[in-house]
Amino acid sequence: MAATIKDIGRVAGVSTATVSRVINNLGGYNEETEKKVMAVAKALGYRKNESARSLVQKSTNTIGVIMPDVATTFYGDIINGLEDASYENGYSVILTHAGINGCRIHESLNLMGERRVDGIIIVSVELHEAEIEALMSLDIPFILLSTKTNREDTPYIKVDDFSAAYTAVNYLIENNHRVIGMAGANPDDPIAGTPRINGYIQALIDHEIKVDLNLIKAGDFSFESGKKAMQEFIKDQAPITAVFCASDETGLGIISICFENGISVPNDISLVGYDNSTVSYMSIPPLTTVAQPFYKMGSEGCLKLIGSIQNKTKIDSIVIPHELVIRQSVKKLS
Amino acid sequence: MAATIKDIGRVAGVSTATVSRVINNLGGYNEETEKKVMAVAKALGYRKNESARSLVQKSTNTIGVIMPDVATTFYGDIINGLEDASYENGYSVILTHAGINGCRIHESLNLMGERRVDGIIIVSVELHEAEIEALMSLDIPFILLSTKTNREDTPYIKVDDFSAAYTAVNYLIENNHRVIGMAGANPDDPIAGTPRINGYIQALIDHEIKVDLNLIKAGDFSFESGKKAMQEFIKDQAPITAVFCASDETGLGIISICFENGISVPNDISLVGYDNSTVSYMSIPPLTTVAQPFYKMGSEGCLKLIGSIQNKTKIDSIVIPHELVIRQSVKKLS
DNA sequence: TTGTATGCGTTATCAA
DNA sequence: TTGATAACGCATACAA
Repeated sequence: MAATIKDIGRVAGVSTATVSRVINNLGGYNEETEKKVMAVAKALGYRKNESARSLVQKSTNTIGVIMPDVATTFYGDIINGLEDASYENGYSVILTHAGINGCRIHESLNLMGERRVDGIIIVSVELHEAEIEALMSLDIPFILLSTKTNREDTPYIKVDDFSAAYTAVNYLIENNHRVIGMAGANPDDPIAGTPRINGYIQALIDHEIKVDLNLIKAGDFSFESGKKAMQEFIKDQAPITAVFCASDETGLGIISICFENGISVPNDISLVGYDNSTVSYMSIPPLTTVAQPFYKMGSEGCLKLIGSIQNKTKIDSIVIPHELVIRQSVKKLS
Repeated sequence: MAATIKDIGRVAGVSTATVSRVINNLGGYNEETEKKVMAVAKALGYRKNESARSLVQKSTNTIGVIMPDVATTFYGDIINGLEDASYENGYSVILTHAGINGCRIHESLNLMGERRVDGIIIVSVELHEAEIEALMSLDIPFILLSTKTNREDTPYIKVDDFSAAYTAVNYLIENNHRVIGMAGANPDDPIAGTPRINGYIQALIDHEIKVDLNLIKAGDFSFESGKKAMQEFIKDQAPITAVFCASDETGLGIISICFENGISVPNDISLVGYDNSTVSYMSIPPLTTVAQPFYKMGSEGCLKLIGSIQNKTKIDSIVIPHELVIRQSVKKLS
């Protein structure tokens, strides 16, 4: 039932070409016809049909976003950032989950292809070779956010997890901590797991502190991981004075167990978290943590992608700086 | 460069009509041609063009979601739920922010109209008359999630905030609390503010407890609101034994100030939160709180919408049950 | 400044 | 079982 430019043309007594020109204000018509066309368009409640426009222009003004199943709760600010940036540039965002462990990623990519999105953003999903091939074969500009691959030709924006972890542990060492545990990282996760563990280890090595593998408690970045890690530390009677946590939630888990056992943070044990998530400033004490600029990652990534779409340029990967947000969970040892 | 059904037809030596039939497996062709067509399609790397399909079918298999600027961080699970449900039913999700205070909502609605989405989901945005009109005039099925209007013809799914608040306060009363404060609700928010305040008041009245307006500390559901409220309670020397918090974050704010002042939760003061957000179980003590089934709201709402799209039926509003999640922030008084 | 005509990639109707 | 062909709503090259 919706009115088309044909309808407008008929009523206004002009051709569809003229209507199209006016609607898109391309100029080249006198004021009178413009007014008439606009008036009729309004009267008829005209709304342009993006599908038709996309078909002829071969561009959908749409950006496809693929994110892991937990992204909205966890990386929400990335979504916010990229949605804002795309909105401001006249792009719409179409969103799909990659499913648990990326099991839906092929379907997602396929969908993006059929929808002819102008660009693709992949958030925090680990891509294997087959998936990279599928992505590249779409021949659509793309960028990875908070993840990367081992190939050179897949542009990304992310924090350097290794050096962020290094910074965090280094800060603990600067505060004279010498027996430092690590908790919550998943050693099977090549994106967020091993680099953080390695950063932790490297910081110790660089300060000639012996690395004790018993002090590394693996996990899955969760609150529960933190609880479990701390319980083990206690059981082990580990002589730690500080723990580097692979996520803020893990840090909160540790705090929780400490509280139960009358261990004071930071007096008895110091903590550095990772993410600067909303929970980090609500804990007791507020958590010193590594900040990843999620919102900026989203907006910047989106902007880069749009630039690449419009200028057909290649996107350079960038390592976005992390920041140590100092709150009150680390005590300076004398 | 992408191959079209025409290309396939040419190469395979059949008409576009046949190609289309095979691609959509509509039947009515012999196995041989099917094989040939499929082979050529694969060889050419054919991907169907959704824009073209949408144009002729007058349906985009797309659901538009409009959410407030904080939705992804706060109502993330709603997004998860509706994305899952739409995916399973072959719909894509297109996402936009309504902007701060819904300032972008008209543009968002316009966008949904131009994109010819098959249905619209509006999450937690307060709609005024003009916006309702704009929404209705699109003539696209829609549903509101975690919000409602004062009109009958705008279907929604939400928790009954009044009765949820009532439940929370009632629980405190059952535990023999008699001087109960309230914190964090915005009295200007007709969706999440006043109903919770009114539920609080009603629960008191029903138990013949005097309502003291000084015990109601307004706010904006934030952590800061909680801190401020508690600071005021302390300054007022309010004889409260419990506080009903309009959000979990507000509850955490209160805990934080209590801790600073050596006030024990729940020994000195009991707390009930609202939302059952991830922070609620990470606090010390874990927060007793009112749970809103966000994921289910998203999936259920999406399902209802899809049903309405496909069967052209009207959607019934439903009040989804809330639940009191009992943890450890309430002490039973003797 | 305006109009005519064509094509974008599909689906769908009709006829063969 | 297949093919020709007309839409779908729009943008645009070309002509007037």
